[in-house]
Amino acid sequence: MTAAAIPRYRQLKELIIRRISTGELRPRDRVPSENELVDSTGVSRMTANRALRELNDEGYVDRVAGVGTFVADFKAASHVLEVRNIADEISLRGHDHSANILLSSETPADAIAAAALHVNINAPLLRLRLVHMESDIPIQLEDRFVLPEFAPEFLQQNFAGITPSAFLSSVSPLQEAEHVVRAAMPDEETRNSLNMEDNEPCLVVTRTTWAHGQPVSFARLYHPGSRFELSGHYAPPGAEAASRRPEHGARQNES
Amino acid sequence: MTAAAIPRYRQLKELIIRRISTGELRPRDRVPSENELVDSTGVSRMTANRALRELNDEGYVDRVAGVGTFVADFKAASHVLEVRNIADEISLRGHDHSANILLSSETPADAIAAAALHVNINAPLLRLRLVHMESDIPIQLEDRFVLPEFAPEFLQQNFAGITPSAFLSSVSPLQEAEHVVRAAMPDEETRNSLNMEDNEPCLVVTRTTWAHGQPVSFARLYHPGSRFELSGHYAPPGAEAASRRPEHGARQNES
DNA sequence: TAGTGGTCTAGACCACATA
DNA sequence: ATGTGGTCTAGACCACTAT
Repeated sequence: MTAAAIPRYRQLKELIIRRISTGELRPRDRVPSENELVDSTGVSRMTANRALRELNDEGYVDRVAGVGTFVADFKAASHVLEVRNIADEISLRGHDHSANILLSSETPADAIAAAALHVNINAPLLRLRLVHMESDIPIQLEDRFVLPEFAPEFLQQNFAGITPSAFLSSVSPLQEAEHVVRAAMPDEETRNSLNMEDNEPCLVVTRTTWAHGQPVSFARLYHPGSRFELSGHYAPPGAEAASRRPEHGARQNES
Repeated sequence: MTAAAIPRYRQLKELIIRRISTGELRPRDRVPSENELVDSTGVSRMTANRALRELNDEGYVDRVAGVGTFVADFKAASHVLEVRNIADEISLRGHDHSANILLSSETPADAIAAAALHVNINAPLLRLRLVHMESDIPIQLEDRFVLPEFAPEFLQQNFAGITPSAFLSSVSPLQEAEHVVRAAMPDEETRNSLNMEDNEPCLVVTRTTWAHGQPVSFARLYHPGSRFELSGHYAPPGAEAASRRPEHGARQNES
């Protein structure tokens, strides 16, 4: 009521986001309608509408006129986070994903990981190195560091069934991501792991993901230059119509 | 009035966007206030508010409570378009930009450019090759094709003062962009033009830009792997607060 | 003091889906 | 027929900024 506090539409949004992230509302579940929110929380319909409309704009829910509002499913959610799951990308292309774990241990932070995760050098981190295969062809070497406090059970997961990124998302919604893309020659170990030609460069993505306003994971992702590319598409929010191009061949989306 | 038509808040948005793109409203100019829109167009204040609020969310304008609404300046506008101008990036880093033109001519479309621009192979295109220098160090080789109908006077520009991308934006606002990023070894000409080491890979960005719902320009951008990287940051629309990291060293932003 | 954006209300009409 | 989202109105109170 008093305008000094957090606006009511914002409180509504956070309430619903909380219900989603705790799992109380699952993908494709129905979210309370505007009228139900009016009745249950006492706000006016315009306020309920704004909350749900913004959640829709932000990708958390899908609204269908005449039907209802529903929690966005996993694909849409990963779009919101802009952290694509390589297993999903591969299956979108109709191929099989598998993973070879190279290393799984607690290791001291190196200088770069320490800086990215805001911890001291040599602070203990959970480290996982694995190769993602697309129909048995290696496509990504993932070298990941995770803050132990964030996901103590990280290394105990069976990463044949879930990617590290997907597991971390399940622990807590990842709120922010920063990535850097560059081209570099691989060292010999990386080249061998990815079954690359001599003189073939890597597309290297380093990504830091945030949860609870803190960096919780840092990953270096190495991809064979001849078998991998990133693509992104931008259209201004207003212009929905124009050009809908189909997804292309063997590439990983990014945006 | 009749709800079958385009919503009034949307008409208002398009009206203001048109005033901006025609130059009638320039960056930092004051945009009509909510009350002025109420008086001049007859909508209610909530409707005017929604139009201006969405324009703010989309980056077209900046709103300051108690002060007014203003056209976003160039930096924000280029963010909206997600087509960064390398000259601006370089000057943001406090360095000087210059350009060496390698080629400027009308040439027949090759297979890739033809596909990207939706024209036949060998259709006449305006082609420009130039090297962008950051403080006299080559940082990008731009190989660009432009649809003659879109900008017949393209090759007559003086690209010492304006980048090709900026010039094209000035011809007509670019509405959409698609880019693909990959790592590849340069051919010898490219390596020499960019003053690269032997065995140094390129970060290659291919970008197609749309205007009027049509692809109008296609560019291949080659960057030395050792001196260039792309970075992107994502935060969900709601979470403004959390982590504002400073801009890093010698890199080109992308998002 | 007057103007601005930020929010909120309690109604209203509409097109559309579902039952 | 009912419920849904989509939009719109004509007021209102607030905090803030500028004069």
